[in-house]
Amino acid sequence: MNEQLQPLKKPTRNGKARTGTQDDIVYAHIFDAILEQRLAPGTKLSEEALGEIFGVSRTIIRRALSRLAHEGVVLLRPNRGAVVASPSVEEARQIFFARRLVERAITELAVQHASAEQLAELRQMVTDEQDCFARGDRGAGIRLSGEFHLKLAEAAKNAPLVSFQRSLVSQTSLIIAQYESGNRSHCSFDEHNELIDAIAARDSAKAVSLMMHHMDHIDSKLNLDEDSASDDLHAVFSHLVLGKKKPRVLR
Amino acid sequence: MNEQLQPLKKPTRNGKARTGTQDDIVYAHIFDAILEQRLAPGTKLSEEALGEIFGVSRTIIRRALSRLAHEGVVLLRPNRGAVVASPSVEEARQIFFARRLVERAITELAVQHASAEQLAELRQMVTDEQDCFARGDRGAGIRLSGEFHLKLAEAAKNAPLVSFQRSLVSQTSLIIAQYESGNRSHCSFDEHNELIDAIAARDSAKAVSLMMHHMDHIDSKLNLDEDSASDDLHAVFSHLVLGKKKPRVLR
DNA sequence: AGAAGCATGATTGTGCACAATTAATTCCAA
DNA sequence: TTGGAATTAATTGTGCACAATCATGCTTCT
Repeated sequence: MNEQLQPLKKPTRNGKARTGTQDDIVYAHIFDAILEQRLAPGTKLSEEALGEIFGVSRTIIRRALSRLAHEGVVLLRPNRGAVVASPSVEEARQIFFARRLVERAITELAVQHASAEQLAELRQMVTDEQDCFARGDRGAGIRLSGEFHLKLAEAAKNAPLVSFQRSLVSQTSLIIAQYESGNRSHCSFDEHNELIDAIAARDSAKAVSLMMHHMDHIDSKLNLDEDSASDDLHAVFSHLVLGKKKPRVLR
Repeated sequence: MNEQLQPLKKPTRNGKARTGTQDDIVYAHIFDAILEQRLAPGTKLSEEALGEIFGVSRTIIRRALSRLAHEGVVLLRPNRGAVVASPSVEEARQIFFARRLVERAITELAVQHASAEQLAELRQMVTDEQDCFARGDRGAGIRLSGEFHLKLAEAAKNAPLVSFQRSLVSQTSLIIAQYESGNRSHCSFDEHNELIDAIAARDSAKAVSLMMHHMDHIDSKLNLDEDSASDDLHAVFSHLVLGKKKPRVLR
């Protein structure tokens, strides 16, 4: 026990330090751990254990988990604790539908409102992402790929959409972690770069088209087509005929 | 002190009782109070005072406020307490933009997925809303009008969109409460009824068209054109020249 | 008189202890 | 041996007390 050597180190995240309250630090740590797949879907998140790890009381942990639950990356079961969310195929479909909707709007807005500085930041993020995949840090790559889309949302200058996009991107990362088929190259960097070019050229139609194709590529890499390797026991045992008992819906 | 006579009465909301945990009860009470304008924008929400009113400890109040802050109806200032949110004109514009986007998608999905039962519930809500306005309960009318749109989102069968819509509807109600111009009839019931008809007829184009016109009507009733009676002190005192001191940004 | 600094009061942030609920184990009976 | 029920252990839910922070009003100095 007492595993923390330094009282609390905030995630540096490429130098961009975060706000200092304890809640946010714990939140960011767990958030990153989930998105980088250091915490697998379904993992139980014990309040006491997390409290010892981070050196804070359960109060802080509880608030962080509450925030994560609001964003959909953590499932908070009353009286039964928190687990890392494991979206079902149907949930994944709904998330992707919402995401196409939001990404289309964000792209159009970004074409109108993105500043030169923001475009430069976006380009930097693409190279960072590229570096991560190049040196084999797949988890950080997935996370940075998501942060690219979040940064784009900020360039759209619409606070509610940014908030929604944050939730959608987080859950998308979870889905990618859970359902990716064998082949790698999750977000092709070229697609991100082309997208920035179109936005910088203020070519709305082209930018939206690129974004939609980008979305197509993302979920074409997943095998959501029916019941892939899901945690749904019905899918796993669907070839069996168990008997007279009416199948019970789990989860 | 000790104002609560019964330990905790959950908001009945037309018989549809809610889940029983204390958090949700307090949350729902404050939520309704804000949406019904019993709590004006800018009102300070003291944790201790609310705790005494509801007969629970600050822990519960704090969690409820945290949820409300996530939805954007409460502003949580670190070390300075919570206040009822008072959206600026710019924030209102962003919310309305996002809402048009979501309502369009929801309408299309509802045309595809709404069940007969759900349509019946929607019709019931319209009559309830009508009754509220008829008997002069304007606050409850605004709230029910919002719940109609939320119910429609549920008929669309897309969980992320429902969650986002909940946040948008709440904030829209706040905006209506804050920026409505003199004339009444906030959501014309006929528009809601026509919308249900189009959805029941599975006429997607007509339903979307009606919904967009409905959105137009809602914010045409507001005077967001420039800095109406906002709480922005800069707007209020913008005609004054105070002196040599550089104006400081408030809020 | 005006402004800066200090002190005080009030309010929020955090940790801890106890209560309540749930899951697992064990024991008993058929 | 198996099914069920009661006990037990572990984990979460809640309230409370103390610490930290911020706002306000007062004093004091220029």
